[in-house]
Amino acid sequence: MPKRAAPPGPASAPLPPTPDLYFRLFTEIGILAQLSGNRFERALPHGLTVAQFSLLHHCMRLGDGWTPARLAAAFQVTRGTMTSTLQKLEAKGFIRIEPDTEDARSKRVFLTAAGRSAREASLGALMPDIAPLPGVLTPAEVTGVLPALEKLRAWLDANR
Amino acid sequence: MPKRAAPPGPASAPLPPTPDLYFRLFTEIGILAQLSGNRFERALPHGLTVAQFSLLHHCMRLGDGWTPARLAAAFQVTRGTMTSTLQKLEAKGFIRIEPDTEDARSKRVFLTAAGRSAREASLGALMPDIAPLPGVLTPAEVTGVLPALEKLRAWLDANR
DNA sequence: TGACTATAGTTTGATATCAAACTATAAAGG
DNA sequence: CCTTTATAGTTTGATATCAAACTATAGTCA
Repeated sequence: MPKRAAPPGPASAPLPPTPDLYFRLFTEIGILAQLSGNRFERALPHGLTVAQFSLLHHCMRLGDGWTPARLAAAFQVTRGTMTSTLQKLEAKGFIRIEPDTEDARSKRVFLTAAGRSAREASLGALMPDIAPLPGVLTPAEVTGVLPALEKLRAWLDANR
Repeated sequence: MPKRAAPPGPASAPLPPTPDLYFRLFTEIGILAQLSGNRFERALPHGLTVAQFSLLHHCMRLGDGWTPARLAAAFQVTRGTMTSTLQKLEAKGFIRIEPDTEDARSKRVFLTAAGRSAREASLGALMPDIAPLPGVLTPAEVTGVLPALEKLRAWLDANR
């Protein structure tokens, strides 16, 4: 019985193919999140984190005036985390937080002029990182991949 | 000119389609990493983190005896982070770290018997989370998506 | 052999995130 | 109404990660 190079595990169930496939998917996703987040954070101005930039970007694309709770749901973070992110952005003068006149429990988040230009500046700063990407992964490949990721995300969100 | 629902930005450059496509990709990846990591960490036994489990899993699949530096490169984390992960695993008795006889700067990481069974237990604990996934994203869809993600990861890794 | 230079690993300080406990307001039901 | 339950937001304590500074050993080349 030739041995060697076989992983040590005696009863190391070879692991049915499918689970391992999904492990690989999540491993890849985890590493990508780390690498990309890191890279973007190095490029972003004003010491913005990816979470902070994403919030500014979101408010520009979809309009502001959202409640913190709704923002937390949109970004899939806890409310505590959103509280912290909003506090940082408010301290930098990029958002304004007002009480909700209709529901005293709630608040409303608005971009300031400084916040809008910080987003513009961020987009510019990220361009050098984004520009080479179509040469790595074509837009067609991205659109080919996105629906699957979105489907998975939606399910993970709905079933947690 | 019917307006409305247009985001406030006056000079809000509509943003060429491609950058936004890549932003969406990374946003999706970031949220997926957060959601899945969180979910797995709740299921894992022995207070294992995803990083710790991944290391055990890696040593089983690809064999142990790797140096910390090579492990850090494989998982794309800093050496400091790997030092911390290894210390946690060693404290739990799941790995053993020996000096490298050939290079006094290096160490070698080996699984212990407890480490092997912790991995087995982890796989079992993760099954309930993995099992429903083929119903959400078929294995074919996963294999369809993986190469693109791997390509992107490899590029981000090589160009950082 | 001796002086750079590169690599392995650790430590330190900062920060983003989470879970859980807490306060305050709203909504629903008897 | 009053009580109960649900929701909005904050705070606290823990932890995983990063960047940067540091120590120690290897390799190179003059």
